[in-house]
Amino acid sequence: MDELNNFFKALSDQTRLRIMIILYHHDLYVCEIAGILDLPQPKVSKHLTKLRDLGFVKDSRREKFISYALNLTDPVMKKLIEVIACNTEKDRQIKMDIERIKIRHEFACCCSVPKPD
Amino acid sequence: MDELNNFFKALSDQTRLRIMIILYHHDLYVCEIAGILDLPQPKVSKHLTKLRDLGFVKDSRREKFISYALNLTDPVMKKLIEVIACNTEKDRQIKMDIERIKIRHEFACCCSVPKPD
DNA sequence: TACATATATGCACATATAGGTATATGAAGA
DNA sequence: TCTTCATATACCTATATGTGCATATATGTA
Repeated sequence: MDELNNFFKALSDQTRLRIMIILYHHDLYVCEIAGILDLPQPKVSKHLTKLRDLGFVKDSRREKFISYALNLTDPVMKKLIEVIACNTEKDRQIKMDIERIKIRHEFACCCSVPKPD
Repeated sequence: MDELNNFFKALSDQTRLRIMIILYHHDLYVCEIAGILDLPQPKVSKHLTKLRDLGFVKDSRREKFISYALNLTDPVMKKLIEVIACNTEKDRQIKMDIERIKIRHEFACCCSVPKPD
């Protein structure tokens, strides 16, 4: 139950919920996440650290950048995220976040992230 | 997003998670909940109040007793609870809670709850 | 080496939250 | 009305959590 509880703790913060949802759709660099969510980098970084410590995301360095991705091994949590991330019609904020993923190079203008494929 | 966030906040506490799961399976009186979870009544009561204030459960009096039931109108949250409550094989505690629902009159021995049908 | 950029961390603060114990409230029955 | 029982609440304490700002770390480049 602890793990399930940690999962809900993770999602009980707006910033982390938004992060988890956009990472469900696409792996992203820290500066892209900060740009998409329009939040200060230290804030995003701290929440990413928390999510990583809890084991729900994983990071990997690519030169200067660090890419984050979902890391859900438990099938129940996978299913939960799927339900959450695929039912976002009602939420403007989340909808916008997801739309911004496609044009993320525009929002990551503060850093020199290479354009996506 | 606020509502979704509140939902996860609600589930981010072990006691509330256990309450939500057993209420998914069956409406219950406060004293039955306290008995099944083996927790002090004020603790259970406080969490029920919180869940009620957030709109995730509703209460109704029946003579001396107050019965609590899930009150999830949002289909996404309904689906989430379903996924959670129906995938509890791995968790001993939750499994036991659910088993105890059937024999709840044994655990609600502190109060004079009428035996279930 | 020196500098720029991307990311992480430390510190200080405010706030929220859970828990225990005692007590209050409210309904039912004698 | 007095008592009993079910439930809720108040008070206190300890702890956790999020945030902003400043700064440290780490990588790449001139």
